[in-house]
Amino acid sequence: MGVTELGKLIPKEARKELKLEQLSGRVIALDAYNALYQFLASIRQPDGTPLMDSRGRVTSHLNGLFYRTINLVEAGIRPVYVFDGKPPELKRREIEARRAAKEKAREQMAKAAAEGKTEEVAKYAKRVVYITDSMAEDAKALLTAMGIPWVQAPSEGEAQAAHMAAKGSAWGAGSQDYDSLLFGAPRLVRNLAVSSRRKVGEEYVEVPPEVIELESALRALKLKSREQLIDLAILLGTDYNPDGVPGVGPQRALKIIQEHGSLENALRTVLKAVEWPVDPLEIKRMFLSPPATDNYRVEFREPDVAEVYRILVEEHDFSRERVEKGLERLRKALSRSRTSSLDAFF
DNA sequence: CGCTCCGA
DNA sequence: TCGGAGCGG
Repeated sequence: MGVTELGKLIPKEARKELKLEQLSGRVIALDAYNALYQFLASIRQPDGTPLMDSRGRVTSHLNGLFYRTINLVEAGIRPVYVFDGKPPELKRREIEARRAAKEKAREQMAKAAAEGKTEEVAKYAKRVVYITDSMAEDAKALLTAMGIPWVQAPSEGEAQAAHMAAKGSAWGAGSQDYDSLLFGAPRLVRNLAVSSRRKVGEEYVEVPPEVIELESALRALKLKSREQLIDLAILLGTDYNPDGVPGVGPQRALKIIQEHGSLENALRTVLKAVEWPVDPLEIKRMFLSPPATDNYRVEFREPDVAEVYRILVEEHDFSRERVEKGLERLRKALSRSRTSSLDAFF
């Protein structure tokens, strides 16, 4: 979700498409929940059933996380996954709205199932995706066993990832959402996958990785600062005010910020009559200085092979042969990274 | 989503 | 060597 409208406003000139290998040697702070959601939504059977172990526990997220992480490391990328902590109070309305939307999807799914419409069931099933604590714990345990670092954010994962990128602990933040830019990441990496394909109508279109630099985005939008980008986003709608300002579309919002210079000025003039469900200046403060921690380490280790087998094969019924093959790729890729960059690993 | 297999 | 189909858990 995030700031979808902002994404539509960022033109192609501000985006640099590239090959995964061009990110070789970079530490990228990945929004773990964003990735897990994608896996849980897309790794499914045609009827919408996710992958599950023999005890009925969902494993789609582990499947996706395992193979994607290996691919990133093979490309020379050093991923550090950032997990969400406690959501900010400001997000409560959005979280409730999402829960309601899922509830509705669940009902539609049940209806489609009763009518025997398999494709419809699959469509709605993807909207009902949720990440339980145990799924997050599984993912963290797998990453630890793979030797890949992860960080527990105090609150929003994207804010923590942006903080790490701003400090230089990471080169950029990786997510599909644009919020990292608002939180101060100097670079946002999107579509971070080997063969990112997206269904457009009936066709599948290749979606290569892309980097959006904060400075490029500002230049393209003719804005002077991240603060102005935040102001723009608040007019368009964020997770903390999903509806934005009714009646103000992207072009008008951009014009308001360009001409009035700041949200504060606009609130005193053109937006004087607007009623806000939450204080927009509180939202601005959240983006400018969100909860984040410096208590983390970005350390890559040799994979603990036995532990990966325990989690994936013994605990969750993955095929031993496939996991073995994956671990071999991971091991090779890690040793290559070690010889090519003298510092980084270990 | 990503892997593997198989047919061209 | 490529790419679509089908499966993974």
